[in-house]
This record gives sequence, structure tokens and C-alpha cells, in this order.
Amino acid sequence: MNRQKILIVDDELNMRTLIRSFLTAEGYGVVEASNGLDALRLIEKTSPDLVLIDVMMPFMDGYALVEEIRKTMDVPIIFLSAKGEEWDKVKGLKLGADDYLSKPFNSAELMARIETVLRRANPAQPKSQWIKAGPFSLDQRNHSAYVADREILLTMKEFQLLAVLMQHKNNVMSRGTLMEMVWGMDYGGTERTVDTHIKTLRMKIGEKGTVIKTVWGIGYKLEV
Amino acid sequence: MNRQKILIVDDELNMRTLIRSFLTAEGYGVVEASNGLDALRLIEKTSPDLVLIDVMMPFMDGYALVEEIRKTMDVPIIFLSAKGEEWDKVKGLKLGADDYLSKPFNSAELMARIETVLRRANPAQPKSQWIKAGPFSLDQRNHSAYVADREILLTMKEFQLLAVLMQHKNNVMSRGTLMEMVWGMDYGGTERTVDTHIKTLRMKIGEKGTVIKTVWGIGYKLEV
DNA sequence: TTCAAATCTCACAATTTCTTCACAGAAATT
DNA sequence: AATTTCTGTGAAGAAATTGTGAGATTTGAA
Repeated sequence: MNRQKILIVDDELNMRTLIRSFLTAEGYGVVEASNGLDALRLIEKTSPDLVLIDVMMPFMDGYALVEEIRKTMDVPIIFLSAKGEEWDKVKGLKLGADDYLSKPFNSAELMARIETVLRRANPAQPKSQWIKAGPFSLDQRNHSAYVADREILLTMKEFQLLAVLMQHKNNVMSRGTLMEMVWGMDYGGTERTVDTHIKTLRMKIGEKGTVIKTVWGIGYKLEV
Repeated sequence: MNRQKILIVDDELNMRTLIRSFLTAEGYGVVEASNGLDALRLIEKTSPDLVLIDVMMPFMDGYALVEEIRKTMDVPIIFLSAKGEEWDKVKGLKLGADDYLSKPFNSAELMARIETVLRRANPAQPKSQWIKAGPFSLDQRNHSAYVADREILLTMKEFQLLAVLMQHKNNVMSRGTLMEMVWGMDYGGTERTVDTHIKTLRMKIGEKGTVIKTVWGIGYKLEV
């Protein structure tokens, strides 16, 4: 759950299998795509932490894929040059890739590049991406939420509201404070909106909904 | 030492005395001025961390005073509206006040505003909010109360009533004073309401309920 | 644009808290 | 002892706050 996801984009099944075996052995999660369109779809859907892209692929080649990805996402990208292929380093990096690697490569090489790129991508917050409190854990980057290993799907407001409550677990938060922290300092709406989101949060959390306590006359508290 | 200084500007002595008792009980340092000119002089001299200003004052009213202060200082300011007066929120805040409070107000309200404004002005002070007296301890921020490590659930009025008694432990508090401090200074209800809350407080406290002594003909006292 | 999801608001129901009152009982006063 | 004054307390209902469903509005993606 906490581990980082890597998307492999390569049209050769053997290559994907090989790389996946490297990555899973190191504890990374792996998602695979055999072409550019699948890759774009999977990036949307799974928000990988890193994308490995083979330059030479049918239909949409690596360069084109990077261009597409960069229109919407800022995910780190490493290029893999095809076997024996001439590598145009400058072209790849200019297009927005973060690093490149020429086949054949060995696992140590690959891991070293991956770690470097990932570290560069999240410089000062290796763990602040994750918030944990009681049965909850949130991945702020992926916007994914778990209640005791069960994933729940939250909207933006619900997610942020839960995040604030978790960051201040066991502390009462007034509706005003919550409004300030989630909606912004000078939001003009009614504070009762908080109640509505608390309602749906409790519903989505399910059984354990009672962990969000109402503190009468004050606000809400996440008690864990 | 490190405690924060608050300047009270109000022409009514009673009001200043009342507010001072709130503030000193909370550990703030207090400076008082009865008019705008004195206030300006004291701000120069003592550099308070916060200024409480009554809107209605002879000679220089609150609005004029804020204008003067803002010419040289950026100290946080909270307006107090005069008794029964119509509050022009927009005018006050536009002029540079950071918050406002309408009389009658109670100590908890005042403290909440003060803390919010001070925190906003100086965002690095995790000041603890615990009050202790005898077997009791209260966390005002979390609205949680303990009797000898056992948590008891108090309503707002009960909590504030106990807080006031604790802040003045071993001193007799008349019903009128308690009313003033918990309900606000010119609350219109009957003082016997205090009795009812004392009753439920004693019940919730349990065995040790007798620490709230009745002082016949005068009021109540927390004896610890 | 057009649609669907997300968000916000509102009204009313449900719940909790607060206040008042009346009367019983205790303490002081005569 | 009788009387007066004050306090304890249970209960009713007033008031305040929260829960919630439904519909309006906004946002975001295709």
C-alpha cells in the first residue's frame, strides 16, 4: 500500500517480464502497458510514481508518449533505449524525460536510476505524503484513502477534510477552523456545509463511522 | 517573561477590571488604558502583543484609535462593541481590526478570539491549554475534562462553570459573578440556573462532588 | 457545448442542552 | 418552635445544535 508504483511501457512481453521481476524483488508495485494508448489510460487510472518507457514502440513511440503525458502529468519518466539502438540523449531529455538507460542494462543499474529519479522527484517529503491515524491512512499524492486496508473512494473535499482531522487527531476542530483549512481562509459559505461532508465521510467509512465524534457546540474530532 | 501582553482600551473601569480578571487568569500580562491617547502612549511604550478596543469611547472612538495605531504599528486588534450597540462589522474590519466581539460575551468566547488572532499573527506557539486544580484538569482547546485521570463528559456550560471555579479555587464565587463570567456580563436570566448546573456538575464529578462547596447566602466555592 | 459528478444550500427532523419553575428540605433568624 | 430565607432537585418545555434528505448550483471532463 505504501510502496511506490512503477509503470512499464514496452511492446516486448519478455522485456516487461524481466523488468517486473527486478522491480517487484525490490518491493515496487508494477503496472504494465504494451503501447502508448494503454499507457496513457493507466497513468490516468493508477497514478504511478514513475514511468519506464521504451523508445521504440509501434504506433506511438516513446517520444510521442512523453509529449502526451507531459500535457497533463508531471510524473517522473525514464527512457529505455531499444537494443543496439542509437540513443539520442538530448532529444529524450528535452522532451521531458528525467533520465535514460541503454539496453542491455542490469538490475543494479536500473535500480540506481530509479532511486535517483524518485528521490529527485520528492525531495523533502519522503513520508509526509502519507498520513496515518488509527485505522486510516491517506496517500496525498495519489489521493487514495484506506480504512484498515480497505480502500475507500473520497472526493476532494472529503479527502481534505479527513486529512485535516487526521493531522489533528484527538483534537476538536471547530467548523470554522475546518472551513479555514479545507476551503480557505475567507470562504463565504455556510459552516453547515462541513456537516454535510462529515455525513458522507461517515457513511463511506462505514462501521467505524463513530470515530468521527461530534463535540456538541464546538465541532468534530477524530478519536483514534 | 515569555507571556504575552494585552492592552485593554475601554473607558469603563468595570469592563477593564472584568476583562483583566479573565486575561490574568489565563496567564496573559495586562495593560490598561481608559482613552485613546493613553492607549497610543502605552502601545509605544509597552509594545503589546494584542490590543482590545472598545468601539464607543469619549474623545477618540475605537475607529479613530485604530486608524492612529495603524499609522505606525501592525499589532493585532480586536474590537469590542459597546453594550447593545449595532455592530458595523465591515467598517471595523476594513479599518484594520483583526476580529470583533459583541457584548455581552463570556470569557471562553473572548479567549477563543484572542488565541485565534494571536496564532494568526505569530504562528509558532503550541501553547498548552490545561487548567489544573485539585483532582481536576481541563483541556480548554479540546474541551475535555478529567477528574483524577478519569474523563468526564461535560456540556459547554458545565465546562465553563468548572473552569471558572478552578481558576478561582478556594475563593467563593457569587452566582452573579459566575453568571457574568460564564454567561456574559448582562445576561438576563435567573441566577438559579447556576444552581442547576452545579447540580449536574456535582453528579458528573461523582464521589468528589463535595469539593464544590455551597457557601450559604453567597455562592459556591471549589475547595481543593 | 453537454453531461455527470461533486459541491453547496436549505428545510425540517432528531437530538442535546439550557432554562425555568415549583416544591421540598436545610439553614438562619426571630 | 415558628418563621423566614436560601438551596437542592426533578421535571417540563424552550432553545440551541446537529443529522439528513432533496434539490440547486458549480465544476470538470469529454
